[in-house]
Amino acid sequence: MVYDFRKIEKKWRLYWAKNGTFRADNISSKPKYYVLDMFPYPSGSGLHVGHPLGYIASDIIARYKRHKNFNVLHPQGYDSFGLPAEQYAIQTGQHPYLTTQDNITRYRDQLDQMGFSFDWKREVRTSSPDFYKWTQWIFLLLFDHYYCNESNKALPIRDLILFFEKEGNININAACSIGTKQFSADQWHAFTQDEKDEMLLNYRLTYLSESEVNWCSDLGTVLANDEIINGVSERGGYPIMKKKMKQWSMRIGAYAERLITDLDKIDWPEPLKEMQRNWIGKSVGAKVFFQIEGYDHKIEVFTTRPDTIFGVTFMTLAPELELVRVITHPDQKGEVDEYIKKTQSRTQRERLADVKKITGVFTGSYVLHPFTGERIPIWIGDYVLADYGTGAVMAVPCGDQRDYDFAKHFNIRIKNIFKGISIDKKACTDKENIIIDNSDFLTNLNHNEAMDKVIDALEESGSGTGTINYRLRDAVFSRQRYWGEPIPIYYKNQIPQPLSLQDLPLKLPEVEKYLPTKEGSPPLGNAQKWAWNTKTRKVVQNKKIDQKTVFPLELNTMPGWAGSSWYFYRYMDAQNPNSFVSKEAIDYWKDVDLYLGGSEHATGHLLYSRFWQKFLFDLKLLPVEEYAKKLINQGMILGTSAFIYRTPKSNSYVSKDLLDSVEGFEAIRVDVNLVNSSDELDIDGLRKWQKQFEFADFKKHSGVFKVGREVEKMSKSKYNVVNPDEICHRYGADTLRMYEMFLGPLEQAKPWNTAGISGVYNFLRKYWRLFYKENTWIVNDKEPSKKELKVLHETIKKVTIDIENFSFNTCVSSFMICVNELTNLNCHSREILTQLTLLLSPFAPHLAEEIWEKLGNDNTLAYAPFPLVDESHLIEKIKNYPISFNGKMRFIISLSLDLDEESIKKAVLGDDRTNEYLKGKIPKKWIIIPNKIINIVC
RNA sequence: GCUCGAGUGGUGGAAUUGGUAGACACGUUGGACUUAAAAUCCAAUGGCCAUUGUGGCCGUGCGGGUUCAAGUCCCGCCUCGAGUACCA
Repeated sequence: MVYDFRKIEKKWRLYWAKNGTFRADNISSKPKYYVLDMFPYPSGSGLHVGHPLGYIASDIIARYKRHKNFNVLHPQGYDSFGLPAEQYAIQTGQHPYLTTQDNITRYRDQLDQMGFSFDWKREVRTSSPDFYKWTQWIFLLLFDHYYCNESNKALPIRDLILFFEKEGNININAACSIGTKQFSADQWHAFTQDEKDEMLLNYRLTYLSESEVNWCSDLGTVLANDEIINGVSERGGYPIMKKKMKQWSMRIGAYAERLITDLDKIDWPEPLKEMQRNWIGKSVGAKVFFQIEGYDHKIEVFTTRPDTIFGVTFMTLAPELELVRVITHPDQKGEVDEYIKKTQSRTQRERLADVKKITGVFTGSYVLHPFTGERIPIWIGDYVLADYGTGAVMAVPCGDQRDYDFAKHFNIRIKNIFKGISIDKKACTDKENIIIDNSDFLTNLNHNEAMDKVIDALEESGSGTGTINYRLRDAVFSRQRYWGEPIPIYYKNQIPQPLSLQDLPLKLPEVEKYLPTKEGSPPLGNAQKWAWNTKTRKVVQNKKIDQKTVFPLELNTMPGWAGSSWYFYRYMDAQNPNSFVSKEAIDYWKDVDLYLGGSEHATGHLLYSRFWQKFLFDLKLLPVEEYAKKLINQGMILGTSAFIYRTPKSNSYVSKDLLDSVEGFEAIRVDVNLVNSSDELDIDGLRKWQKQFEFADFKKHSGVFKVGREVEKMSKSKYNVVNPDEICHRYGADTLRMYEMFLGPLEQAKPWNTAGISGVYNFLRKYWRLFYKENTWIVNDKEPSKKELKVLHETIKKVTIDIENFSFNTCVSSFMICVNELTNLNCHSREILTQLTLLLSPFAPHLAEEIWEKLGNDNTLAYAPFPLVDESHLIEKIKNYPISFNGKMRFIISLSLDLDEESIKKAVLGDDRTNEYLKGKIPKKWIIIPNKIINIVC
């Protein structure tokens, strides 16, 4: 009998589906284990071989944990709102719902094919109203809360109102928007309702504000900072401009400190945590106020170096700042206006590109130094960013290189405040080895002393305070798109008003066109029915707005990260119509034990979801402050693109080995599926593939035409996509699963290379031959020999440790060694093979189930106990050794199963590694530490 | 520029965390079986030298150091990759 993987895999796929083998229960006496994958966006091109890498790894863990008697939650779903489906809709008119539906069907087929043990009863889709109802609900909760810096958590807005009624906002310590005006209790009472609502927006955790946003005109929408790479959009690479727009934002900045400190509580990859820390960008320093000469106004700056305050020789403001227009001296107005105009018209990319070019202009006004009273000129310059700190800096050219360059360029005075340090060539940015000079009461102090003293002095004189600043900016939450969650808000007198839970879900309206309206409103502006009747609490026709009861609804939708910020809780109770997740479900499952996904989400999804988690935790809706205890980043699988080389101005191509003979050749990408594993091109296939090659001329070398190779990201446009369906068809899912694990360490990025797959395939067939010779079942009931047991138990030990450490590539090697050795020993013992099958089942589940059944078991092997190595006799042996430690020599002996005291001594004496130094110095007393391997220290 | 991470055969990668470097697999070469091919099995496979025989020397990006012992630890370089970028 041959290993017929097609038959076997089909059989078990059906069996698992029919019997609901992997359904998880919310009530169980077993300990729980929650293994989560980052859910995919179902794109039109289907899965490629890179996608399943993480799913295979998590599936191995899920199956392993089931063997270890855990109640395992291992769900899957779809992040199904998104740009591509919408752009397809714009081009073809097909509703994004249908596109998404088709893609999901395709994804599901592909996922099923690979034998994942998902509990599909718990599937979620972010674009389903049953799901986004709760996304909208969380939005409303955010709208209804503010962040109290005193108790360090989110509190209801009604508490804030009570506070305002008593004392106004002067003494409140809460997160609020920059520039929020102060008012007293009396003033609060005098406000109209609209004015109150408007004021409250400055405090709500999600708020509407006019702010500078990243506008991408090619995509027709705004983008968040993490959606921009190198000044262009992550999707499509289009230019980004700064633009003022009224937008919803999330006050994630309120949680900055907790997002940093709680990183210490979770077992996530250190590089990823570091990325989050950098992104949040905490810096400690001081706020300083500078009085503007001739105005009743102060400029507030943030600085990390208040100790250098006596070195200030000018101020620089960001050109975007409102204040600039106010304080500009009439004489300078023309120049300033022109400069502002120039900076506004530049895209972010252009601005980044000429970072080195120093530009700026003098405003003609001055501030007064808080300690010396000196007149300090105010400049504007675009090296100062409007949205970091206060958009203004106190320039200390002797202590900051950019200030130094600016001063040199415009010939501004540079004052040296560092003792014995020359600043002729460049600024001194060192903090450790300096003594302050020329600085009044700070003279002769070092950095730390000066910091403390100057902050005290600033606070005493009322011209500043010690403070902490974060780079993290509030996240823009509006998107001018159709295919996203509608924001559950309507407008009364242009003031946003929330819907309530009973009104949800606010379903997406039908539109005729998916483009913005003629007036430039987002696509939802095309909807006929899209206004809110506050009496009936229903969506009604836009057209007949009765000013008293019918109000326009919000036209923006939520960004892609909204649904993905909490989806992992919905899996716990996916079909609950009454709550986002029931109390029972959440009390049982609590949090994610293992989360697997790519590190590209470090500053997006993985930060936003932590923010929402903390918010919902503050509201006591969730039991833990961090949702994922452990996270692993699987590395990307890269494609190996193939190139052919065209001789200039011709339709003639040369084989790669002839490349030296061609000058100025042009490399052209061809489909990797037309190239075999020895890099030889299928020329006939190529002629059929694209018209341009139909009559082309191909110069071979020694009878073959070879292509060039290059490793790149796998993508459709690079023609380097390898589809898992074909691999499954040729070798089977079990081979694919094992091969992807065998390819290298999980976390590492690695190029896909089909060449090695036969090794894994041969292994599975070799394994099969332990059970069958020709057509005969050859398993016997003989007592296993010591040697056979040793091989098995060594493998059990190795594989168990490796699975626990997510080192799956070495697991596969261990299996190969084991099977080779059992083959050499001619072992067909039922006992040995039963255990080996269990060991193998997380990796090659279909094959393992088939063998399990053939071995005479009635039930699925999915829940059978994982084999253990019995080490108790070793521990006994070890106990008999006298224990002591003296000296630093150390020997390591791999303890085989039947090693006795004599053998250990012999091993130490006979070890070649014990060189002359040790001969004759055998320790009198030994300490033996039972570990993976036994260390003998003497 | 800053912050991480990585450099091991022809290739992907092992190495019990300081203890025989190159496991396992691919590829290559030779052999067996076959009319032949495929499949399968066996053997060799880091480099250099020596082979009548045991063998010897070098070798984990480069240069130093610690140690009886270094791919692994320390110092200084080089190269590549990732993230971030006028953050005051």
